[in-house]
Amino acid sequence: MTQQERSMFNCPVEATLSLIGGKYKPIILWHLIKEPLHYMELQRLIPGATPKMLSQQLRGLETSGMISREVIPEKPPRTIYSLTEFGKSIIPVLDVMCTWGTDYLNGLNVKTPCQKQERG
Amino acid sequence: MTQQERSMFNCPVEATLSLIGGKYKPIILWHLIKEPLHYMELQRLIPGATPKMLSQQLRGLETSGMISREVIPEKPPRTIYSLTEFGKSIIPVLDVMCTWGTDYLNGLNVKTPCQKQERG
DNA sequence: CCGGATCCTAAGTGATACTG
DNA sequence: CAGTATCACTTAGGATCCGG
Repeated sequence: MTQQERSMFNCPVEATLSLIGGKYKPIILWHLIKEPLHYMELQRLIPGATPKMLSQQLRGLETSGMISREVIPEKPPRTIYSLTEFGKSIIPVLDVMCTWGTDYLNGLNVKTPCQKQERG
Repeated sequence: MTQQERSMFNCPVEATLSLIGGKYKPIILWHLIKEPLHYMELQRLIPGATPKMLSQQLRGLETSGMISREVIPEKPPRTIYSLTEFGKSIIPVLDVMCTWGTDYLNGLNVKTPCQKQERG
């Protein structure tokens, strides 16, 4: 069983990475810190992600309990994503990784769409 | 060119993940925090990694400047790996990730070979 | 002892088109 | 609007053998 192997982490760091290691997971969580967002809003905020990838990553985050998904039954239907309490608990981790990554990228003189200051 | 795309991070967090995201990279760094180690010692500390994987991950860490590699010209030859200053700079990041991951795994009642207390 | 070379599988990712 | 289906591609990761 592959699930067994996924539980065989060498260290807790790997467990953390298994939850936020996806291609767009950090940036999704990052955007949701400030406020809950609709699928379309996330799509607009993360242009590089195709609908499939966005859904996939959102589904993964939902499965791991980091975000919640609420469907608003209206026309047209909309879905809103927000951080759970568990999801909020990982903010400090993202924060530290973002700070370190920013310093690292500054050293390389590289910019990214989402920088630290966006958190406010 | 793929290298271009790899520089197109959505956020600094991804940049951080690109350096420590490998399968055995966190655990390698973790072990090197306390002291420089020989290849064989790392091999013993990380039984799950095959020689190829260990070399591969070490090479990756060396390329990104996080560890340094020194060959001791003796019979039999030995190689010693140690953290660079740059590598040491990421310790706090690993520390936070480890702490969070430990709490997470405790909630799941799961253990890993390398826990927080091993850092001393 | 250290690790490169080769081959292979599985997972992650991407593009496009399509549906409720 | 909010996804799903399908196919193709890339990469990470693993097994095994071989060389310095």
